[in-house]
Amino acid sequence: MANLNSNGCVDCRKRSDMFKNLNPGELEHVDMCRVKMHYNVGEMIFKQGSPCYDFVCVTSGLVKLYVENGSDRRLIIGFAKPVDYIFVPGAYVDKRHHFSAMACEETTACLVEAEIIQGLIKTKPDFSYQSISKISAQAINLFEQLTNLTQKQMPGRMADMLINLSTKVYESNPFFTHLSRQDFADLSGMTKESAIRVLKIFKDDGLIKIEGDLIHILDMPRLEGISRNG
Amino acid sequence: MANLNSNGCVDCRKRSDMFKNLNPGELEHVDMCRVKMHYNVGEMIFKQGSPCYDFVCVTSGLVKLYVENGSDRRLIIGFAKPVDYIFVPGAYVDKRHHFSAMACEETTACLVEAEIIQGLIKTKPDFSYQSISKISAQAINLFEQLTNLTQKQMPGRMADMLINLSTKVYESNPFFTHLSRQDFADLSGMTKESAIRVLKIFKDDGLIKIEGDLIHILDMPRLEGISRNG
DNA sequence: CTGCTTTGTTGATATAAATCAACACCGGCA
DNA sequence: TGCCGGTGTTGATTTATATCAACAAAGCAG
Repeated sequence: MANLNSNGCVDCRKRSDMFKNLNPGELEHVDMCRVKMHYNVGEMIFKQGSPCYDFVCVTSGLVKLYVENGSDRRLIIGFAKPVDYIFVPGAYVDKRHHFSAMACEETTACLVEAEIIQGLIKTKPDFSYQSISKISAQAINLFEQLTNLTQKQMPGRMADMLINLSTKVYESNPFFTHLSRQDFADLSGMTKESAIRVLKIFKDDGLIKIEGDLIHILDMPRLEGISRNG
Repeated sequence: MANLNSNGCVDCRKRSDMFKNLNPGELEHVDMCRVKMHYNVGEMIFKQGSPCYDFVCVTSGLVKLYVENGSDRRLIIGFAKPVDYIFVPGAYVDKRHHFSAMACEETTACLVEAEIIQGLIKTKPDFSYQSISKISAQAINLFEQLTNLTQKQMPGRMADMLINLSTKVYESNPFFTHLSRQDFADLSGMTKESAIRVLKIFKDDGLIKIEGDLIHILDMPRLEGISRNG
């Protein structure tokens, strides 16, 4: 991994699109305030409610982003994968994290001081326009999640979740995943038991096939139908 | 109303904070591409799925923002009131609206060509930083709505909704509202019948008092407790 | 290897919430 | 005036989903 960015941000082959219009001087500035981190599976990158000092750019692995209630329930609102820069809205509001980030696979990430990024937004119009575009796309995703989770029942929510995993997160079918049944439940707003039951129905109906960590979507059109019709 | 901005944006007393750091020349540019509109109760300002050409700044009245499924259910994701500039994330992604906006009271609004606003974002770092701050606050609201709607049951959702109406939307207690029971239901993710039942329980328990369009919150601490504990 | 913890699975039961149905109330309108 | 469509209200019933309980399977530590 080290050789991929041995010369820092300037030559980093895993650089996020976000930084493509910065000049070498600006990149070096980012580079100087950058810390490279490694996280094991299950390790927390930041926790909801904690102060935010750094912005996180995922360079390898997979990170789940989730909100938690006071109670024991969680809701996964998205994933960050290489090369995603995790947008932290709290940085612009109250300097607190409003969701938690945890590594679901072995993950490496670069941390950059929030001040640096915010400085770029204030001075580089191009950079800030790109930021707004990214945030906008995330907001649209949140709208979709809201309708999905509140206006569909379990099979619809699960179908939608599986389609998203295959097309957006892992971008393959079949796909390998280390997500637990609890994660599946936290993604589709139900209990672990219910998630297992719905998956079983899908398996029995020939919609999907599960072989350990490998999930095949066998009948995408029908799964899309279930997602649409709730 | 007309006298409030007879000289256009430059002297408009209802001007959004967003525009406070623009110089007169820039304001005049905005002014030239501005259309003043009036909407009656129930009239749609824009509809989910339609192309977006203009940005909307509400100068009087109240606007509800909601997402709709293919089915007949809606979910109100927020309100815009004077002087709110409605952020349209689709403008930065696919030039489509991803939620609908409808007047819940007699409403006036200024429409400004999206290009003009996007031009400002590209040229005025200050303006774009403010935009990002606003969008961030909205995103945080969406997170709260997500946990609220998916991890609480009906009394908790309704309590949260009432507190929000009183503290954020109408900013008074008691507050007058022209929202229907269906709107209450669409705000708290339940059916109209369920909304009525929960409100009745709250009334019987002495938490609130409803006199026509006037709603009193009588026991805020207890309502907050219900909101927290689901 | 053995015990132990975590994760996955299944069935029985309880309960939250939607649906269905009926009707009261009100405002506009013929 | 009386009809009529929308809104509000209530009760009975059904259904979706959580909860509870028991156990199997898999990883891990001693």
